[in-house]
Amino acid sequence: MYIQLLYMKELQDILHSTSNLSASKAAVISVFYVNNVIKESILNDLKPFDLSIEQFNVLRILRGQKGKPLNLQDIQERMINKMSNTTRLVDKLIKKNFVKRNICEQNRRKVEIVITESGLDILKELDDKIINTEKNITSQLTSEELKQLNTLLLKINN
Amino acid sequence: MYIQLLYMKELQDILHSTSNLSASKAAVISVFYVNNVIKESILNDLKPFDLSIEQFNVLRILRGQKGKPLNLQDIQERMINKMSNTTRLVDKLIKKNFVKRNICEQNRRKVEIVITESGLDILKELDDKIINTEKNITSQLTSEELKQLNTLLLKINN
DNA sequence: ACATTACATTTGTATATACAATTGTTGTAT
DNA sequence: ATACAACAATTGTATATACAAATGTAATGT
Repeated sequence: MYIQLLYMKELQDILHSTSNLSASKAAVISVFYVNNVIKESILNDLKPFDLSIEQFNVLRILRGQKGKPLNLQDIQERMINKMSNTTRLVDKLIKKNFVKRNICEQNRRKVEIVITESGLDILKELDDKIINTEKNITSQLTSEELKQLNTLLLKINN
Repeated sequence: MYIQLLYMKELQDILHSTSNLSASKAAVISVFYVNNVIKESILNDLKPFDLSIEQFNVLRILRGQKGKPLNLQDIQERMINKMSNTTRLVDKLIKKNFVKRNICEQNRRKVEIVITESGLDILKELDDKIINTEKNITSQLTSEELKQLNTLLLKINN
């Protein structure tokens, strides 16, 4: 765990203070930390498969398409990070044979990306691990608290 | 805003489902998204000053020392990302004259880093902007909800 | 038909990050 | 005193990311 005791103390102080300013600062910092904790554990699951988190996300996005292809723009839009280089990310997935790439005949500017059998297989293998990790991460929360957290995070996104 | 409507719909579906598995998945994904939204806005504040978020954090850590120096290990421990290269990050801050670097006389293996006047000035300039951004990010939440959110995030970190 | 603009992806380049190996310094055991 | 291990920071290298410019394709106006 990379959270430092020193930092935790500061955060708790902020939390117990009455200031609203500090509360938003604490939330921002906490999100950074939690994000990091999550990233570390998921990356750990992905490491044996030589996948980055974004590559994993793109695979899941493509699986969600159930065979329908997506072009690079569509993929980019659905990615968590508005990353600038979907081309190179997809190139890496192609090299690993997890996705296929065709030029769209209707509009030759576009390329169509589809997940392969091998890509689906690797996702299947990963599913259980990831679900387990997600459960572990949130294991400190009751299901009621988890629901609360989701509601609050969703509000921030709107 | 980089959150896609499509994604938001999925998230809400998960949220309204009863499955606990889905709830932890939703939380994990939401944290990623919120983290990204926050990162974007703070990075936007920092851009005019040519600072990355970690560089900004290191400056704040050093300010918190109130003159007492920190060596690279101490800095690394307090950083949000357990980044591997504090040397190079600090080098950049030195180039910008925001921090100073001395070799520790008691233990010549260590280097002592202190924030400069110029570093303090830039932080002062940034303080208001960042506070404002933090308020904006959490503006959808009441102060009660904000407190809840902080409590929940803190639980995950423990 | 031709030029112009918009579109979709790719390529180039600079910077950031992750991880391993190296350098120089200190502490410790014999 | 010497050798060896532990420590703190730096350097090297490969990969990832951010942003800008370039390439190739399609749509539009005259």
